[in-house]
Amino acid sequence: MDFKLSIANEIIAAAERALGGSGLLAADIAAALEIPPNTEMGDYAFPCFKLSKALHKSPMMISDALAGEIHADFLSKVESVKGYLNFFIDRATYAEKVVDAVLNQGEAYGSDHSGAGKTVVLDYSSINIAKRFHIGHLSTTMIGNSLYKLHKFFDWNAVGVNHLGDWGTQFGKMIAAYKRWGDHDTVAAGGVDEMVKLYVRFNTEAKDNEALNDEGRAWFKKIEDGDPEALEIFNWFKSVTLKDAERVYDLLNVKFDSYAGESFYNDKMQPIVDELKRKGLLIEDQGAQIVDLEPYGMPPALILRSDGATLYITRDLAAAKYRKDTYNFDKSLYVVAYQQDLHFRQLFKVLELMGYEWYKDCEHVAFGMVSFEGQTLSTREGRVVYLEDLLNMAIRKARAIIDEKSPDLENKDEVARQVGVGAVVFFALYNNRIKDIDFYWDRALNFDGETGPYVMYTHARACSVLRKAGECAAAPDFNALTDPEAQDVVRLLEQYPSVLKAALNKSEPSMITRYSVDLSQAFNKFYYEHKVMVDDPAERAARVALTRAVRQVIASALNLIGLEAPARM
RNA sequence: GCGCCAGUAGCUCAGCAGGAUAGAGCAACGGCCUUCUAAGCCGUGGGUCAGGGGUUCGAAUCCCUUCUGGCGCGCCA
Repeated sequence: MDFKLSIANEIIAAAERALGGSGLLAADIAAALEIPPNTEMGDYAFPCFKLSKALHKSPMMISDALAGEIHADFLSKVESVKGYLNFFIDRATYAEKVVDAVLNQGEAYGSDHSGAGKTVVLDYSSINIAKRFHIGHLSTTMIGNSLYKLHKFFDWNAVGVNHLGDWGTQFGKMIAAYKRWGDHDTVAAGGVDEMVKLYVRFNTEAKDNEALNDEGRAWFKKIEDGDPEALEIFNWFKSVTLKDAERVYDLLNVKFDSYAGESFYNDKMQPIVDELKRKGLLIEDQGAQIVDLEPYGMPPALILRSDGATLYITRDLAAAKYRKDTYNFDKSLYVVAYQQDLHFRQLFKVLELMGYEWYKDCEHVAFGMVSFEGQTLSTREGRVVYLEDLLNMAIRKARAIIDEKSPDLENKDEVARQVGVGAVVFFALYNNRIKDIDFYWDRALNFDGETGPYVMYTHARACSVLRKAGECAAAPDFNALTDPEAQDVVRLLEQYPSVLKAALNKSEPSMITRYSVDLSQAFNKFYYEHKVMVDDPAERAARVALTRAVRQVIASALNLIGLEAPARM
């Protein structure tokens, strides 16, 4: 039952009778309905100010007139207060309709098929070869992962792309360093750390040895030209890096459909350059080939360097076109830090100038910077936190708490992993994505208050109640859910679908994270105030049903932000 | 200099397609486990929503402006 629409219809009918019509459609009125600041003002409110002008009557008069005209079974009361029309839904009906909807729709509750037949491409995580995964990569990875799941939940066909940073002269330098000082077994055993060491040594020694840089450039040229030895080493570096990253992706439970990175577009850029030229967009400036964006208030887009080499935006143009040609997307999201805002505005503008109407379907999902204890991350100065270390630290902490509080738990290691990783991921998805994150160990590893472990704990608590309650034979008496605490829970359950829709439209997973906290708080209050397993079977059945609905929605919300929901912890 | 973004409690932040008395968590202090998981619940204190102007019946929310901070602005990605 859609309460908003039902109320809107009541308002329209009442307006016909009392005022000769409102001139508004039910959908408009439903959209104008609000949730009052507190429950003493009802469950829904209609501000009559909006009708005031059209009807040439004061808001108070309108709401008074309408209030007297509305009588519906599902409403227990309609009040006119200071120009607001306040609707009180019959509490037992409210609880029954909402809880039934949650339990009947099961896992699908909150979703719809609005994405059916549509495709979204998501570019996220996009790690660099020969670098270690650190906390700066957490936002893109988990925001992207969540949006991927969210789109799928709404029946979209989703394509997750890890746009690997696997191109550039640094890889020539790495090969040069490897040929000089490295050996296969050391790198194979040491992984990315060993590759980074080689790279650092190369840069140190190259400072007063220009010949070394030439050597690096030469090796990169070999990669470009498809030299077998160069390619073999390069691809091996790549697979070592991906194997390292795979451990982190496994912990986070993140997957991709494509790893087509920068090198993949190597042979796809010339056609783009030709096309730009053909369309008269490319002009020469200071020796470089650019697209002039001055009329749009932006600096020019550099397509080719003066030495003819391609650039970042050249590759992204090729990638955008490839993705359109390959997946025929309806939406293309780039989950990339806000520093690259200008780059994406330029990219989308050039696509528009090329005549691709689908530039409108491209969106930069920007997120804030990560700093570490007040300072920017710096590998060189040791101000860096590797994601794997952070996750393992969180898992160890979770394990210690389990040992203390639940010594009899069977799968301690599994739950420690779920809770520890969950705490970190939840922390990353807790605020609006545009907010900068200043990383402090104690905050990221906090398990109290508005945190992942708190929500997971609430879920486990609900599971525990349900285990003890067993099956309820009796039909639930929803009059048992008319108290304020249960009603708050019901109201939140009802809001879940609209929260998800907003999160989808705004590409904002934090809305789901916040919601999971709100629902947990409401349920914990309910849990404290009311015993679920009371003697009366019908009353008990109602509270069990509510608990079951809460458990299900928390699990659903956690899943959509990429967390698991252990049944015990 | 130009552009993008942000500024709400001591700290971290919700709320911002305008709506009724601006909400959480953390930190501090004080309560609640012989009842379903105390990783929990309850209570206390804490605010010029950066400043100013405007639009509106109504502004933390929209517009203008100033200030503060972050990021970006041709041959890196």
